[in-house]
Amino acid sequence: MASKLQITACTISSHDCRCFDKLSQEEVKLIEDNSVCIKYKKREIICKQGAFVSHVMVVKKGLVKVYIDNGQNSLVLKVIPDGNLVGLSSVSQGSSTYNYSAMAYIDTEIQQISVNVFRQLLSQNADFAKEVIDIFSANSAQVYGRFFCLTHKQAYGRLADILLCLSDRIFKKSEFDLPLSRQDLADLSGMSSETVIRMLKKFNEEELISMDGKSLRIIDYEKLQRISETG
Amino acid sequence: MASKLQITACTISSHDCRCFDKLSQEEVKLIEDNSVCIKYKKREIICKQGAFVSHVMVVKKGLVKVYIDNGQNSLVLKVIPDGNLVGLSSVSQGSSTYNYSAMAYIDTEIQQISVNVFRQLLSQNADFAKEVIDIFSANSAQVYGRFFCLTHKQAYGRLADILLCLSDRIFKKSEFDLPLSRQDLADLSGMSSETVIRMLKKFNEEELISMDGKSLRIIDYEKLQRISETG
DNA sequence: GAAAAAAACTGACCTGTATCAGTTTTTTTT
DNA sequence: AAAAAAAACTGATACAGGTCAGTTTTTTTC
Repeated sequence: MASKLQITACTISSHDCRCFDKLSQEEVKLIEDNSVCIKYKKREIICKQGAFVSHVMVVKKGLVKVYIDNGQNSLVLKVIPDGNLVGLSSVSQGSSTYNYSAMAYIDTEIQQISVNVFRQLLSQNADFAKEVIDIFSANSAQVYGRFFCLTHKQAYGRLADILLCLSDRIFKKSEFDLPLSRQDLADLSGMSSETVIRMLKKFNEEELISMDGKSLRIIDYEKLQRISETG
Repeated sequence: MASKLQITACTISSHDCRCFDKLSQEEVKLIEDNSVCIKYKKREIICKQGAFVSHVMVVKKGLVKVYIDNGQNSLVLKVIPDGNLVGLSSVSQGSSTYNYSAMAYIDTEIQQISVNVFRQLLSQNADFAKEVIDIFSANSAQVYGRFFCLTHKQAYGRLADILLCLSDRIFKKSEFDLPLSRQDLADLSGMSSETVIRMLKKFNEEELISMDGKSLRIIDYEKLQRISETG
């Protein structure tokens, strides 16, 4: 039997974007001819909630956050590492504007693919479309889990989730330099930056992590996981 | 210019499911030959989180909630009225088990379509696949908005959202009999049933709604909307 | 239609986390 | 390298909403 379902506030999908593998050489060429690559600096905005949709984007290099805000508060929906898509929901006929914004956490390269070309490929290549559906599906599952955590876990659990997520899925080691500010962590885990600071300090004191400015090391992986589970 | 984006905790997608319109007669027949219709009583479980996926389901009649839970808490992801799909995310090759449960709020008829047939249609009919992508996309937008509200609005705003949503999108009139218990409303708006009760009472006292047992009438639509907006 | 179970409601209490108003440290700019 | 701006941190305070422990009402069961 499979182990118990683990729900975490982690933002990173573990799904790889394989849709482009399903394209013919011609179709790959069509995309290449109708896309450009752009470099964004840290903190630059890649697309803006409410703006007209023009492109589906591939994160070629870097790290991007996708978020919604209402002018006062901001909610990070997901964090996109390189190799994955941003703005996929805009391929839908129904939506002519982005329903979220995207921002570069670090220096990032983005390939912009014309949304019309993308739509054309969906219409003509069912395997491609099916793979895109898989991406949507994996993405939903991811966001649902995150949704559950942010509404039902307590702050310590949410913060533990994010730290484990960064370690497991982004940096893939236990020691790393945080490219995120305390405010970024706060947005990710749905709390105030003051609370993040206090809780990180507590984790540090209790030697679950060791922290010095931007550098961070996970010491007690299992205890963090327990905190994540118990809320 | 379009008006300001309104984000509500409303759970009902306004997107109509049009994907079956894209099928040929043969394909429609294929579905009919490979599906059954089942009746569920109020409160019966339609599919269970963690169970193996076997079908994509269409709500032919009734009202269904889709939710995740971890044994202690439950989060309603969406409410599905008749004409819409449940379990769509299971068409993805990646997921062999449902990542959520579904339950009938009221007596409900469900058409079960074999997931293999559904997958086959996705592969052979790109227009169908494209329409399914539209559904995914509308669905994401819906859940994102709900996610934002449940994490950033205060309880009064969330409850106001749900009441307006029920009135606007489900019953389509200002007076109706609630098929949902206080606990159901609590799960929908992400709070405890005690808090729902207290807040409904307050709304009643301030004559925003009038309430008598299960029957409910929206009196001051605009004020509720203001409460929804200001949190 | 009486008994049992479930849902609705009430009041008292408590706690997790936001908010505010600072100070200190780090980063950026010039 | 000094000045300015931003980020990190700290402590005090407040309160929204959860929890608990009931009572009352409604619904279900036999």
